[in-house]
Amino acid sequence: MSRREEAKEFNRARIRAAAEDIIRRDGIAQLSMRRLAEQADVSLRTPYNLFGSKADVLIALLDEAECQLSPLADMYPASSAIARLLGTLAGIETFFAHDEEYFRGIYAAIMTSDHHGAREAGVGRTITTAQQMVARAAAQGELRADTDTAALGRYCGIALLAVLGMWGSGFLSISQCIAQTRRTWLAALLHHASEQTRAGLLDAYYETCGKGDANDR
Amino acid sequence: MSRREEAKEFNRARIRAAAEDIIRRDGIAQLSMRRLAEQADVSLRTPYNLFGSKADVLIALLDEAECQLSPLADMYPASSAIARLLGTLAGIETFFAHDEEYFRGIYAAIMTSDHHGAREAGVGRTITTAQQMVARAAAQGELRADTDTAALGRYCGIALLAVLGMWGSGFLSISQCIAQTRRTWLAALLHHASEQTRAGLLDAYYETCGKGDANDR
DNA sequence: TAAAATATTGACACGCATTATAAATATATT
DNA sequence: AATATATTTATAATGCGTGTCAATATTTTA
Repeated sequence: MSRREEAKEFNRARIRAAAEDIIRRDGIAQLSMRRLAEQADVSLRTPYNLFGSKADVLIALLDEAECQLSPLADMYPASSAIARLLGTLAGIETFFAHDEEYFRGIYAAIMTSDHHGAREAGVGRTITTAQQMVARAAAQGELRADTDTAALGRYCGIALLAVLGMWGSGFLSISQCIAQTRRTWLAALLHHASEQTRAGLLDAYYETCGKGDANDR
Repeated sequence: MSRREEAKEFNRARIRAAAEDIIRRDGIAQLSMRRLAEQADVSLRTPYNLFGSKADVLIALLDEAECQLSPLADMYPASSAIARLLGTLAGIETFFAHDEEYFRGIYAAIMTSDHHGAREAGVGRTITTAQQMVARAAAQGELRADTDTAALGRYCGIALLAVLGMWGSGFLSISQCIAQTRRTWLAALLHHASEQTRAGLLDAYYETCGKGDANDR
């Protein structure tokens, strides 16, 4: 990395740190570009040079955190592809829950910005991941062979993203949000489960929404 | 209505009309309070006096339209409570689809505003409606008697609202959005269906996501 | 009809994200 | 060491939603 790039990365880090500090100290509403520049000790223009926009700064903050999120998916024993799917969901909850207000603020700010590009990238990534996981489940015989894994994965990804939006708006806590998604995923997966996985999924479904709430045993 | 109230209502109508005109002509991004005031031929302050905020103007636009939405739910034959649930969904699609970009802009703008009160009211109303419809289905024996209708209705309402958010963000068309919701509703309802409704629901489910995509017959 | 209550207006200000411009400064290349 | 290039800086400007407040117009009340 050239000295020029080093200096840029140093400034980027300072700006990220200042942004995080402001959000943690006074809340996302207090994060303005002027204050950010002042606290990071750079000019107003610099964050625009180095990130692009306010939303891009926040996206960088989220990306930084997601480096810590990825290993979390592996935290749960991937005894099966479907267990891995559900484990990822649990990992998301664990990760966001330990710092819920901080992440909610960032997520909401990104979502309410008119910065379409970055959002679409995140949506695409989530859907692709979901599709891959569903495809693996089918490949391992946990779902019936004729399952349209692309459609089912897309359905699951969208369900997660949609409900995360309600988390960002403050209507659901992250745990409510994950419970809702889990229920949606399980209900859908159950319709495609192969014989040997069906019973286990039913148990998981009961666990999510209560025995009295599901009775198709 | 006193003459004073008449004048206010007249101005309100002019402002609504101007807002609609700007949105239709140049898109929601061009709707600023300054331009709105100019086009409605009132002062910049007047929309604030008469509505409260920009978001309130948009909410008024949506409310105005929703008067036409309500009868749509009755458009579909309510042969059963569940048919009525699904019919309402179809009604929402029909209504928004005939003017998709116009409504999408308004919806997105309201959702991305920090006007929490009105949004919460809308969310509450949707969830309550869903709960009532699910309760009616249970009362008529279409769902098993031990179904937790409050939880299931809430689940369905949130699923709809969450996906509508993705419509507002531009990630889904209204028809994709309704298809996703329909699938979620059907998958959940199927787990609570009584014997005599189960077969019909399965058919509806197939219709939504394709035969190859659901195979638990 | 005079007085009081109320609504609208106008000109202003604030803080916001973002962009433009040009000067100053650091780095890279020759 | 001199030149060329990239980046940051300072400053100002644009347009945005919203707020203040006094002045003015209109309606209601006495």
